[in-house]
Amino acid sequence: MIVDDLKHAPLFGDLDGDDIGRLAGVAQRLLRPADTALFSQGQPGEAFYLLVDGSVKIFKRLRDGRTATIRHVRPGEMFAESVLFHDRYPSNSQTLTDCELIKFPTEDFRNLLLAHPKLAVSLLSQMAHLAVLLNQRVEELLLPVQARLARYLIGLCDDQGGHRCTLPTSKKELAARLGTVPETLSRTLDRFKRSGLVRLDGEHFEVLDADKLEHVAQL
Amino acid sequence: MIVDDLKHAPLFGDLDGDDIGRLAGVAQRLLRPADTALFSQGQPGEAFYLLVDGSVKIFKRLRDGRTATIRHVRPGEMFAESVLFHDRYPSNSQTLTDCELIKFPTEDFRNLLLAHPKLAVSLLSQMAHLAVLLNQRVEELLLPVQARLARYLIGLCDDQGGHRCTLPTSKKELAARLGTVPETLSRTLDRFKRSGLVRLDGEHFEVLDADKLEHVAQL
DNA sequence: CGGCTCCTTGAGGTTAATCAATCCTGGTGG
DNA sequence: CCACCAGGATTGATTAACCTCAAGGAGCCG
Repeated sequence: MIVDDLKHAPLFGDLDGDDIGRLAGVAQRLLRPADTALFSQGQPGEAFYLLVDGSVKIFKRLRDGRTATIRHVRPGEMFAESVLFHDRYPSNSQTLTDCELIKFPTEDFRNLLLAHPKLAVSLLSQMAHLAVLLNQRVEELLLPVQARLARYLIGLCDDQGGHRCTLPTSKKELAARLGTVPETLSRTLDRFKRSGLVRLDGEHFEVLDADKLEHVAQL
Repeated sequence: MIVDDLKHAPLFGDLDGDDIGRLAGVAQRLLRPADTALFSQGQPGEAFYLLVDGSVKIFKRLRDGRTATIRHVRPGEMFAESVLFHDRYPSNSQTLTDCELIKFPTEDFRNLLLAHPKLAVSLLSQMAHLAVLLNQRVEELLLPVQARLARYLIGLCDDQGGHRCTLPTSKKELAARLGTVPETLSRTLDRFKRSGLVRLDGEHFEVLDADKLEHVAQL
C-alpha cells in the first residue's frame, strides 16, 4: 500500500521503517483518470505530490491560450515541491494517463522535515535534481527544434535502455513538451526519417544512426 | 566578517548564533575581480557559493561557441547548490563585476545539514525559490523577445522600486540573459522607445507607460 | 592618434509559426 | 459490418520573427 510505494520512491529510499511509517501517516493515496487537473496556477498550495504510476504534465497557460509545458513527470518523481515554501502553486498540472499518486499536505510535511534531518536531506537531493533538469530545459530552448527533438529521443532511449523505444505521449503533447507545434514536429521527424537517423512506425521508433543523432543534438 | 555576512543572508536568517558559528567554521570568504571564472561545467563539484556582493552569471557553452545564460545571480543568493548532490558542476559561472563571495565545501556542508535540520529546511526554501525562478525562465523562453524584455524591465523596476532604473549589465550580457543577440535587443529597445513605452539614456531608463509594457509582457 | 570593444543600423536569409486542406484512425450507432 | 464522425496527424503555402553578416559610429585606454 502506501508504505510500499514510499519505500520504492527514490526520495525515501534511505529512510528507516519508523520514518516511512510517519510519512505514510500524513500521506494520502490517490487514483486519477487521464486528463484530470490536479491543481491550477494561483491556487493555495495545500499539498505536493509523488507520482507512483502514470504520467503528469506541469505547464503554464500563456495569455493567448497556448500552453507552455514545463516538464513531464515520470513515476518516482515528485512535483509541486515548491509549495512547501510558497503559498500558491506556480503552475498547472494535469494527468496525461490514468495515474496513481501520493499526496502530502504541506503543513504536516513541514513538521516532519524539522524533526527528521535525513528526510530533509533526501528532499534536498531531489530538489537539486530538479534544478539540474530545469537548467537543461532552459539550455534546450535556446537550441533549434531538431536539436531538442534529438535530445528528447536520445533521453528516451537511455531511459528505456536500447535503441528501440516507444513514445510515451501523443505527438501533440510531445510537440508542446518540446516547445513547438505538431506541424513542425511532424516535419522534423520526417526529416530525420529521410536522413536515415530513425525509423518510425506509429508510436514506436528505432534509432538507426546514434552518432549522427548525437550530432544533431548539438545544434 | 564572515559571520556578519552569513547573518544577513536570507538563507541563514533564522539560524541561531551557534549554527552560524559552525557555518563560518567551514566557510571561506573570497574576493574576485570582474570576468573571473569560478568553476566550469564538468569539473568536480567541491564547493558551492553564496554571493555577498557583485554579480555572477551562470551559463552553458553551446557546441557552436555561443553561450546560454541560465541566470544572473544577485547578492544574497546562492548558486551551484546542486553540487551538494551531484559530483560535477552542471554549468559554468563567471563574475560580471568585482565580487565578494562565500564558499562552502560540499563535504563539510553536507555534514552540517544532517546535524541541523533548520539549516536543511532553510536551504530547501532557497532551492524551492530557485525552482520557481527556473520555471519562469522556461516559460519566458517560449515568448517572443519583446515579451521577455518587457518582463525583464518590469522585474528590474520592482527590485529597484520605482519606474526609473539602471541596467545592471552591459547590453551584450543582457541580450545573452534574454536568450537573444545584441542586434535584436537594440532593435527591440528602439521599438519600445518609438512606441513611447520607455525612455532610455545609456544605461538608465524610465518606464513611461507601465500598462502598455505589462501588455507587451503577455506576448 | 590608432586600436580596442561595444552598440547600433541595414540588408538578406533561415527557422519555425500560422493558416488551410487532407488524410488517418478509433470509436459510435445504426 | 459498415457508415460516419471527431481528433489527431500530416502536408502544403504563406508569413513573421529573429539570426547572420556586414558596416559604421561612439566611447575608452594605450
